[in-house]
Amino acid sequence: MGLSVQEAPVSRGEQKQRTRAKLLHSALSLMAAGKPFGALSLREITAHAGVVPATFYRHFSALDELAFALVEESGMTLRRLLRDVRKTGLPPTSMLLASVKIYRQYVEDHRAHFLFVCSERNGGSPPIRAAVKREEQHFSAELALDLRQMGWMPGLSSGTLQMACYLVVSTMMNAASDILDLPEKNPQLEREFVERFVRQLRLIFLGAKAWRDA
Amino acid sequence: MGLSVQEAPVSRGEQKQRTRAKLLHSALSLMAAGKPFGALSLREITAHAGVVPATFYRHFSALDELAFALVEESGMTLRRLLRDVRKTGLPPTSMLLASVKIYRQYVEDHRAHFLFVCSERNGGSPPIRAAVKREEQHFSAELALDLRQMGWMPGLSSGTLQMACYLVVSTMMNAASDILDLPEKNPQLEREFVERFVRQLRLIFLGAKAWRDA
DNA sequence: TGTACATCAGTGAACGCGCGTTCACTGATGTAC
DNA sequence: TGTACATCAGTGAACGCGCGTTCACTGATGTAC
Repeated sequence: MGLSVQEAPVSRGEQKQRTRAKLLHSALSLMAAGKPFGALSLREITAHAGVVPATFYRHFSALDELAFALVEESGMTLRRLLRDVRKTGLPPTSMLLASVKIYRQYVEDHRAHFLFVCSERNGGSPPIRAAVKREEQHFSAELALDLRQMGWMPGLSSGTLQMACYLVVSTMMNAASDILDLPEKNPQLEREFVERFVRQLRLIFLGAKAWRDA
Repeated sequence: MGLSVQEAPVSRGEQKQRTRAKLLHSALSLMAAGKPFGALSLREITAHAGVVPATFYRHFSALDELAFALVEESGMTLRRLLRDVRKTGLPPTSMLLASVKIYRQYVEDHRAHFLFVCSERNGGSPPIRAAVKREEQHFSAELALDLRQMGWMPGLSSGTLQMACYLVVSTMMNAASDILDLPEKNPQLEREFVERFVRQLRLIFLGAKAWRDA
């Protein structure tokens, strides 16, 4: 009829991908409500996605498989962060503060992914935890490569640089966790946490500058 | 009969405390087997403790209450660590390495408590996570006090000292988590992780030495 | 010391419920001719 | 373009199971006299 909206034609593949995305998104939503991933049930996730429980098996063989998919999604989010910071081409002097501001915005824009990573990296079941830590190592190594290419502290050995980057990444994760735990709409408290984060990174960078390899 | 062992008389209070301890210990054991706390069931815990499910309610009103008891136990373990390090009265020069060695031994001797703290501090349900973070803050503040009393870096403002201690504590927790995840009986890998931990702390201390408050 | 009663940690059975998983099915999308 | 058949994402009902919680109970420990 004239008033009916023209529906975009949807291929079977597209439709399947949409349902899969709904399942992933449902798990993240439920976690955002305070449930650890390990406490989510298949039925909860499918109900929230608006499909019948059996549908789950068209996409994943078990809950762990869904978790691995979320690890991958989250890893992509993290790598995009690096790329975004990289392409701003910041001058070294103001790099730290600006990076932290971008990072804070990123954490807020991708709350669900950061929440997932922060909570599973130590709190998940062993295989999930391992997958998250692997992603974290990649991120850390990529950061080290970036800093090296920017000519940052050329005197540091690559082993030391990697160690420092691992420390930076751990600090980033802790900061993300703290920021995510902040009560909403408390800019004062948020500023304090961000300020502490900046100071922690500054301390680390000062340490790196003073470092002398044996 | 002559062969029967003389049983120590056990008061009702003592017996109750023993059962309570068995419940706490069961939860830790099950976590050591790879289950996150959030995935444990009341029935699992009571079965492992060798009591009937209903007994649980003589000691805790819900699983969360048991978790809070574990947070307290773990907090006491952490504070005992500080006391032990403090009373060795180390000279500042060798303090760092020696402290790390004590710490590693501590983590190994109290695997279950560290596993619990590491996994719940970001991965638990919100109230449990909050309780663990509170314990961590206390620990961090106590560490700052200790360092101040030892006359360590008297030039740092107390705000900066607290910030640095928080960073140290986060790094300790991450190190504990990494050490706990190591495959058993791999001294080579373990040495590498401990070495990285020492270097991270050295970097932080170098940064603190170079720090100038604004 | 002995007796009668009170306390209460732990028992065992029962309940209704949500869980993960299975299965034959339906009906829209895709393909062959 | 039209027709007949194949594919397969999503359905809905069913299953047996372990879950948290309740309840009246038992029997050893504790207390009063």
